[in-house]
Amino acid sequence: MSVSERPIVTRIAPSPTGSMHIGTARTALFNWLYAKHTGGRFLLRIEDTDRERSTESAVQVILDGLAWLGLEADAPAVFQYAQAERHREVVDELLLRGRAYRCWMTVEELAAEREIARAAGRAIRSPWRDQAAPSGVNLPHVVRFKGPIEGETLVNDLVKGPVLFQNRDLDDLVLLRSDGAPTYNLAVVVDDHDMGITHVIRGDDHLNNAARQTLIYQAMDWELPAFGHLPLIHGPDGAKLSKRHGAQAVGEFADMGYLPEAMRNYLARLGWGHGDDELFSDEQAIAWFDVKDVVKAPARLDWAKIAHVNNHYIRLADDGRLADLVIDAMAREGDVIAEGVRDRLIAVIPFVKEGAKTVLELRDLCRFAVAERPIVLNDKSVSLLAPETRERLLRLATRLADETIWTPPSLTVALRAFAESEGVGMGKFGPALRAVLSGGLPAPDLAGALSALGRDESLGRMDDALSRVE
RNA sequence: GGUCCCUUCGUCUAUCGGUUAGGACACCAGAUUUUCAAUCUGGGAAGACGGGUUCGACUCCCGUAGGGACUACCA
Repeated sequence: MSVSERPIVTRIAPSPTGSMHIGTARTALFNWLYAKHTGGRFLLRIEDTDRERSTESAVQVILDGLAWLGLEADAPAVFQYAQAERHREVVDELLLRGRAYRCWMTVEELAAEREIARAAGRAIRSPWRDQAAPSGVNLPHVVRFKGPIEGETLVNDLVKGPVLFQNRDLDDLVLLRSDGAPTYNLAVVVDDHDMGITHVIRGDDHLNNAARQTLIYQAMDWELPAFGHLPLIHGPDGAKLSKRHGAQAVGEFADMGYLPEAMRNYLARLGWGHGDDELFSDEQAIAWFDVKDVVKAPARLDWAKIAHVNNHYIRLADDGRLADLVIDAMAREGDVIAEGVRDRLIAVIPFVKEGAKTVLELRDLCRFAVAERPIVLNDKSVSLLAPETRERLLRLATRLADETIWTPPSLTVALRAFAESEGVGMGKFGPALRAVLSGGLPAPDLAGALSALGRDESLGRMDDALSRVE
């Protein structure tokens, strides 16, 4: 079966570096969406051929990141390092076919050649390309691919369109290092072929590699996968996304209180669009997504927009789930989570979630409700309690104690009725009521705050602040 | 330096030869008001530049400028 007839298989192939870049996350998302869209499979391969950098915990970071994003692979991860034998086999085959050669250039010779080549504006060449082995068989050497020096290579990119390369510009890349370890460009080709990948969808930074990799496929007489190179994600200032732009690892987004479904939606809109649709479900994204529609230009991360999208999903999220996330955030800061906090959170979250752009903000908006009696009033709150106002709040407390229904609408009515009976506007006691209820912390509108706190807690807080003799 | 990619409001995008160039976020103004928000109404805001092709270009071609990637015995 040819690639176009086989069921589609995509993959994400991150290298374990200790964190998972947000760009990797988006690449994973696009591969996942495309696989789902076509009813194909989405695979994961850990590119751990660099033994120096790869650690078990770095691998775990990737697994955790993907799991958090909800982009789990359809099969267990393939570890590239474990395929090293297979990679060497392919190199032997290439050697046999005369499509690779051993190169004994020293580091110094290579550096000199690099300089000459750069000055001449051409790719570096090895003198061993067409030379017999030197005497003394055990000299250290690498194995290079023997690329054609004439002709051209076409990469028919799914997002960029046809991209033509002159073979003379492509250097003879190293396949096997002098210690016998396979290199990236060889390993990807072999692994993608062995894993049956039909669509290689990855970052823009690999577009140039695609030409060289194409040559390897051809040398092995393997069928070429389709390539799709996604433009990179840049920081808000247009420069390559880096630490100074704030978060760049998916774990950081999680800690900052972004919801995974919000990240999927936002990331999908970064470099891809479907008409005027902005907020959509996974099902819709899967139904609509196609690599062909990916935008060619790099996109910038926009914190304000992520916040907006996140707020949308916070509004939609289940209150119990949000309460747990808030508790996690509090615990991370070392707060002791008292008995009953989860219940209080669930009571207050419906009243504050609309204003929260992140779980961290939601946590701050919940603080007033979680505070233990007697709550401490900040200076500004204290200054709101003039004697006359205290008298009025006392009368209000009595009035509220008689309320049989404790819901926002009924409380609103009660508050208005009280203002009327006092012959004043809400401004005469509203701020003060808020002060004794929240101590000065942000809180929802009064009826909401009273309702969220509940009758006993509300009346108790009023009593705490008003019965105090001064 | 060489090779390759990219270029519509501040940002993400729609448009796929004929539109008052649309939407979203952000921004500004107003309304509301019991803090902060939220909400409602209204508003400003774009085809990098220069040449072509065409009856007609944001849309096609060439060039310039700017941005980016690659140019490793990293991935």
